[in-house]
Amino acid sequence: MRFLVIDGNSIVNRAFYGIKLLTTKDGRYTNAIQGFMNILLSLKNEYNPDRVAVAFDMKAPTFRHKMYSEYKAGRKGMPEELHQQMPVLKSLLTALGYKIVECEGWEADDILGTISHACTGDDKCFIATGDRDSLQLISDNSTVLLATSKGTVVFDKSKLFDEYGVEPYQMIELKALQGDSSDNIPGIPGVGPKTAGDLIKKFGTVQYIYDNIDTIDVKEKLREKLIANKDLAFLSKDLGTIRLDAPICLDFDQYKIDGGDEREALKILSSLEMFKLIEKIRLNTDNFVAEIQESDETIEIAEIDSFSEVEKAKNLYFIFDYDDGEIVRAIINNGKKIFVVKNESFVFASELSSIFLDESIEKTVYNVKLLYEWAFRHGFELKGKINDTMLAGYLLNPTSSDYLPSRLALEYSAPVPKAESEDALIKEAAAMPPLWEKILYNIEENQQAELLWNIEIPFAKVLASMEVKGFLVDRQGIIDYGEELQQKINALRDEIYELAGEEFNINSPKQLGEILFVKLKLPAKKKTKSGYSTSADVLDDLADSYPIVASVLEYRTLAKLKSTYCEGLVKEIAPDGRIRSTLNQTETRTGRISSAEPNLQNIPVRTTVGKEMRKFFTAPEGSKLVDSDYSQIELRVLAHIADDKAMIDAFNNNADIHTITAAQVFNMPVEFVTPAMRSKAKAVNFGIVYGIGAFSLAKDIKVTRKEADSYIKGYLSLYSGIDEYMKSVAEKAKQDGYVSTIFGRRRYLPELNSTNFNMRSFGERVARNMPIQGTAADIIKIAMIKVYERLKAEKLKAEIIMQVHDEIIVEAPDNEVELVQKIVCEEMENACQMKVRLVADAHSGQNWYEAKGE
DNA sequence: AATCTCACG
DNA sequence: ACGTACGTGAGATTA
Repeated sequence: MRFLVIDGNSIVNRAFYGIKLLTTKDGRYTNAIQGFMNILLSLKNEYNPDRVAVAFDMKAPTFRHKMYSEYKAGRKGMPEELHQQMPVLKSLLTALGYKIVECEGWEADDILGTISHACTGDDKCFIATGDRDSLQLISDNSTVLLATSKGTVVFDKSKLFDEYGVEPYQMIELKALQGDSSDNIPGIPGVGPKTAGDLIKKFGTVQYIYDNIDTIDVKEKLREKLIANKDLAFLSKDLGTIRLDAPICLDFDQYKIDGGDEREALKILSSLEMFKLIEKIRLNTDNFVAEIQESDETIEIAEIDSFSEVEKAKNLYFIFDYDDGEIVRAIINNGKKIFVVKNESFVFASELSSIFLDESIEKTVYNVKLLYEWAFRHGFELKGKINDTMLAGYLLNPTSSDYLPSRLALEYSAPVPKAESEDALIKEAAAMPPLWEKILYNIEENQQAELLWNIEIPFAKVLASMEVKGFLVDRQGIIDYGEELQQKINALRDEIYELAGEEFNINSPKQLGEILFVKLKLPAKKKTKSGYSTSADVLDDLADSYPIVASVLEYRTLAKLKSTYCEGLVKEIAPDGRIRSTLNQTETRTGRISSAEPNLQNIPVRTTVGKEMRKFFTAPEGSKLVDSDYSQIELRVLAHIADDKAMIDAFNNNADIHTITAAQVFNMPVEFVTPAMRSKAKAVNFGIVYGIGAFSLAKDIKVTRKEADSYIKGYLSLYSGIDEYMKSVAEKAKQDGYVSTIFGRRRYLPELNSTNFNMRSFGERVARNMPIQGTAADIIKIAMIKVYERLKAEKLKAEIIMQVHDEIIVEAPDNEVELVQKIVCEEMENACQMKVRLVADAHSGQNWYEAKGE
């Protein structure tokens, strides 16, 4: 028999401190659980035990251990972030079929000792711990697997002798003399590892030493110390001794790893968002099959050659297997049977499209954007009611990490029939019908049906058209600009080496910090985990006084332009000269879209050098770019949501909001507002949207905290509706558990119930910000859908090609430019009716730089 | 793979 | 007394 005994407290501590604080998207900590499970699985793999026990301390002291407990009470308690993970870890372990051993009044150590002591004969015991205390438990049957910063060290008798020169039981004797500060074991004052080691190697035990205290051969001084502290030595020995008689179950069959409760384990793991771990466990365990199986029914699977063999139904559910945008396989579930069709026949596309043209069939898919793209490329329409489990899942909870039908089925307890197949996509297809029923119920319950069918699903089509079209760029222009930048970078590099007096890697924050703050002794302001911070806001303050810092900042700017933008973008250009970014619709927690591979939503614009980049984003000959952006959409949304009269009036009178704010906060007529005052007011306006604090505002606009505080106070007394909103929104969110936009998009905020101050504060800021950012995101989506439909209805060739949160970019033939500008502004301004009017400004040009206007 | 820095709204 | 603004994606370095 092979018995793995884990010191739960010790290993979980190692895991917690060894891994940075991870949380789920809704803010529950998971790092200790993650680390613990990884350690457990790798131990299992390596030692292949057939029995496993995980031992934990139980706090309440018994009489027997009173002394010990008093000493241990000196230890620091667990931090809250770890503490909250403990019950989850324990239920996960239980669900996975591992036995947890706890015993009131006994330390985990004692449980390890008792089990290892009970391993006799052919039994092998492996003790996993991070604590060297347990080395005393080593025997012919027991090995200690010691977790250290350098990895696991295997301690058997001979390894122990090599390291300490003593037998396992003598580890206690050592401790009796030298003590152990981490365990609050006193030992004999003035006796350390060296002396203790010598004494024990020579005399064997503490008992022997004191039995012969007058005659043993030691220095007189030491003899005196020993005599004076005899009681301490025996007390220490007692404290350091791990008990072998804890009253725990010693029927080893009880520790066999059983099946546990697979469904419960899956539930816990997926709620912890540990999807990799689910895979890993499936690989590592024979009796654990990560299969969703809540229904006893089995669904039949048929591989067919033609769509004509699909048994039609009112509702069809589709999973598509894409390869580079082309559908290579279609999996269709009609609720009773699953049909699999490979794309091997020339009629595949037309047969599939005819299903989507049939208005009488309701189609449910996963990720409709990809299907729209496929339809665009093949020139087909999608008609009839379309549902998307991914988009619906995102609306129900936008903080999830994925929206696969199988995972959603778990989250919403949909009874999924068993599909006799190893194919992951077939399993996804099997989950869809029961899942959709649950989703539909929840969407209606949450009043999100309009959001789903009138916004997200039509919007997916707009995104698909944008992705297919792409953004034309001037490849050669970018390459030439890159070379120009490189020249300047080289010159700056040499200059920096000169000023530093040596060559180093300027791109390495570590080396740069070393040069600036150690070698050149510049005043360091901020530190990061691993050294000095060299971020721009630190360097900015030093740039005026130190030329090297100014050069570093410029170097950084240019290096970023060159690597991220020149090199990064050139890699992404398709043969037709266009860049096709992926526009993610389910990525952000607020409802915005995100752009990736490449990200076209962060092309430089704020600096003169950076802006140059936009000259390479172009319209083809005979066309122009039309760029229209909302003016102050977030503040307008805020004015509406908070129903703040002063701000609503300001906007409806077409006032410059920052100037008005400055005039009122600084208490003077608009004409006397200086640019400096306006810019401070602007920072306050921004800060308000983000959930502001005086400290951060002060840092941002470089005024004292007190001053910043008075700006905020003045602001909130001026805009009392906003003050009211900011105060009430977090409170309401705490009651409801979520915040929402005016269109019903939600974000759940479990953080609001956190006992951790920082976490809770974060939740409150999010509660204040998400309805604003999210509503603005909803509005531009509506505007884009309307623009898209209108361009189509008016038979224009112009197409939307990009969106940057409050800005829409359209590529339009020259003769359509004027009309398109008008259409885009109109649709943006009329996207929805609020108490505040929306304003959009459009410009056009041959490239993005020109089209931005200004 | 994690960390730091920086580009955008 | 806390630790310090919301939402993203990407490149370079380091471990």
